[in-house]
Amino acid sequence: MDKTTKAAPALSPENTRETLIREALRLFGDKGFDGASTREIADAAGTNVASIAYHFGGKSGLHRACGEAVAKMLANASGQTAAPHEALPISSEQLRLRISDILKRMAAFLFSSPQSDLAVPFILREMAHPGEAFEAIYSGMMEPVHKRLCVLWAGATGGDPESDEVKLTVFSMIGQLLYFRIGARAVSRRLGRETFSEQDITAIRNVIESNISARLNIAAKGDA
Amino acid sequence: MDKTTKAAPALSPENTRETLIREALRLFGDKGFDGASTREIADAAGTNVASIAYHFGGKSGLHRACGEAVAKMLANASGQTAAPHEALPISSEQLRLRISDILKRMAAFLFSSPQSDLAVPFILREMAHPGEAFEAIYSGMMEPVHKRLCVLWAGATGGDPESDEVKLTVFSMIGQLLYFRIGARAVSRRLGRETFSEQDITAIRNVIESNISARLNIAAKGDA
DNA sequence: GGACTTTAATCAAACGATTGATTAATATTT
DNA sequence: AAATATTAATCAATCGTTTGATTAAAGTCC
Repeated sequence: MDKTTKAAPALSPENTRETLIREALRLFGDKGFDGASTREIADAAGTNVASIAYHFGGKSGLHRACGEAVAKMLANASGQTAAPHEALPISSEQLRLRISDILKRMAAFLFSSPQSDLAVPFILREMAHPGEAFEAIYSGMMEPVHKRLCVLWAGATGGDPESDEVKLTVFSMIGQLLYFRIGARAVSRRLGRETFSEQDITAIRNVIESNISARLNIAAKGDA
Repeated sequence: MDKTTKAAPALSPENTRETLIREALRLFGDKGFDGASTREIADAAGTNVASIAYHFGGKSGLHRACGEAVAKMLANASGQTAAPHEALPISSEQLRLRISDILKRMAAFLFSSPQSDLAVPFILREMAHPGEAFEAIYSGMMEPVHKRLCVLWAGATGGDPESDEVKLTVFSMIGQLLYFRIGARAVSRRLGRETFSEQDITAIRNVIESNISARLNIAAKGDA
């Protein structure tokens, strides 16, 4: 509370940019664009208000930079999962494993990555007001991952990867995972905890895994 | 843009309150608490800024009233689904129908009710900052519905209604439904549409229905 | 290599605009 | 007339932005 002196002991000149982005990401995600003031951000970053205008042209420029930073985080997180031109595994069992693997990595990012604590609240705010940031996040991350899952899912069930049914089914699988993050407060409270424990996260993964398996059995049974 | 005269032609005196709440709900949901100014809200409601202080004591009082209004909307929507002391149906098939019925009603509210256009964005903003509004929404609506679904689910699968596994599984079913609303922009865009059509909503319901059926088959098979 | 200039970066201070809140006066209803 | 409701006008505070000064490092010239 009572910081009479500078927060940061000594800031390397080049680090002012990233420190501003990091703190802005946190405060934008926490309070929204209007709720976070430039002075508050600058204080948190241990610098002067004018630095925002100097480095980013203004508050909106800083917000844009935050969007790009988030897009980069997600690209890194999803880049690990996306082998560019992989050959489709033949067996349904292999396809199922690939699908589970992708969702497992998403869960790892969502629940165990410190980056996601900055990225997720920010993205949620952006979803309400789709602007440049949402655009970058959607076309750079969401759509590619979803498309890839559709191919795998259709391969396992025999449907058309670009059919509405496959698209929606894949969304329902991603959606339940994302909801555990979005609605984490409601979920953890219902479980009687303050936050998720490691066991909780494992339990969540198992539930989703079971849902996927159950659905793939039905889908494969119905189609093949 | 250029309203030289009053926006509303003539406002019935008693309606100032509800009009303020309705417009505040819309603007709070759209821009957040800080983003929506009292003057903007008052203009949208066709009244004076001071009316907010007069009727609600201030901006935060208006926000509180919005939370209560949302809680009331949700209570109405869920009240239809909650027969107070229903006897548990015996057969698993009946239980499954009850579960599907509840989720179907939730979907109807989320996608077809004009109220949800006001309520959902507002709630989403509240989820980020759990305050009084979140408290009322959670304990008044979310928890009772979830608890009831847990009883039904456990009845159909033979598990413990208050076990973590059942709780999380029910959350996963609710979550996929909610995500279709929360992430509607991403979903509809992936489908190549501006907004959901009636057919889309039906398709979403079918997907969730299939997920539930698939999971209940597995769960019943594994437990019974 | 020493003296001067340029550039990048940060700062305190101040700008006009807008914020939520308040006031006193007016209008409306009972 | 009294109570309720709405208004225009004003308040201090805070907003994002801009300014001019200051510092230190990099570049330039003789």
